Amino acid sequence: MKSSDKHEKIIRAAVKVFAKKGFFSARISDIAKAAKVADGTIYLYFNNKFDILISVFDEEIGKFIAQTKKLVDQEETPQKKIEIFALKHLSMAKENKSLAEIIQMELRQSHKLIKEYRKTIFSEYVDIISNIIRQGQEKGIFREDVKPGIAKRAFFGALDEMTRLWVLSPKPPYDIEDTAKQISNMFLIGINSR
Amino acid sequence: MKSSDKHEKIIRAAVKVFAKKGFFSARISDIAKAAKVADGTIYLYFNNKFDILISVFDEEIGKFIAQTKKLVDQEETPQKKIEIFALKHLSMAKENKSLAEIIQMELRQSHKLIKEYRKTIFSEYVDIISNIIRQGQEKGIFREDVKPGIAKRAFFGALDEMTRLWVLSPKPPYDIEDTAKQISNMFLIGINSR
DNA sequence: TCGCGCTAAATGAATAAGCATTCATCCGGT
DNA sequence: ACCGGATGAATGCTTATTCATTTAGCGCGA
Repeated sequence: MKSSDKHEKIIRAAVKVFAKKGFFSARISDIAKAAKVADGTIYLYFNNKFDILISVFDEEIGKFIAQTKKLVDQEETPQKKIEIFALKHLSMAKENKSLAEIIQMELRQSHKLIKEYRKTIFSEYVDIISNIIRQGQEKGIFREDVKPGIAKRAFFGALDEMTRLWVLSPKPPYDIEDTAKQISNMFLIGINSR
Repeated sequence: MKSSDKHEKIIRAAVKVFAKKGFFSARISDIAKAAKVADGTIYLYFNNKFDILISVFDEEIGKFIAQTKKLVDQEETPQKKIEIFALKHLSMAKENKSLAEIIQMELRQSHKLIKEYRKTIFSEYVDIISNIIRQGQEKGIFREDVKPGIAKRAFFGALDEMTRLWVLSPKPPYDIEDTAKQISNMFLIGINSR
């Protein structure tokens, strides 16, 4: 059995277990069982329980942010960029529910280390939005009196809240495309310069 | 010492300790020390650790929602109602940072009971918004194609995200009134019917 | 006014259970 | 035969909860 296999297997098992039980209630033995390895094996690949959580964030969220940036860059107008951002955000939550659940729940713990981590990773993501807004303002498309620092959070918060709804419900109550469009529309009209 | 005193004292101590350490890392002995009572005394007033958390939610959040409803009812126009809602939401977070922190962090755990509780309590709060939106639509002030169920979450999410920023930072980086106005403005323009 | 039970409230040391982590041992491939 | 990876039972620490004991307030009789 190649070692890279195990690392991957454990991460994947951890995502499921953390999503289901939450970080604190999750047992190392649960993760081991889900990954079909011995409890001790986990400590060959991770330093401790916390390290597993951080690895989940690093590896999985990192990928997602990179993908989002790339997609946004491919669009021409700020409006389109905003729309694609919303769509990508909501699609991700739908397609990767366990991960979305962990981001929703575990990344918001009061734990010192998580707090620091969250600041960094959320900033990077949310700044994609403020950059779009600034571009739009330079082109005269968005109002000048809108503060990108507030607007980025309003938009992200709106999407994040929709995600929370899905994470808590058994079934998505709204259509992804439709919701993405509604929210980005509302936002775009709200910051439009005309 | 009257017993009602102790209940209150323990709740207040718990708010502080939970905010600082998080529910799982908080020790009963921490709360006892902060409340200046013996560990065992806590069990005269609460069934278990979890019960303390639930009591914090019930007693503190309940008050807040009632206040918000009252304030909103006093306003005449849907626009003013939206504005006052935003202001009240953000003010509360600023004035009661520990409680805001607990709502932000602990009310979003993966724990079964908390999940259920959250659904109920968030719904009650967020439905204040959708009611305002429906009123506005009936009066022709807000666009008909806006879905109250989505819009309420977008607006709440925006406010919630601003709160998260404050909870994570040592100092409020923006002025409360200004932020409330920016966000409600953006939202009101976004759903305006003209 | 004093002191003597009586009761409810408070205490905190002891208990007992839970669980992350370790490590002596065991493969399986070369 | 050797060795790096894998195992999982044993360890030891952490902490919620309990409960035998103490304390404080109060009424009442002398």
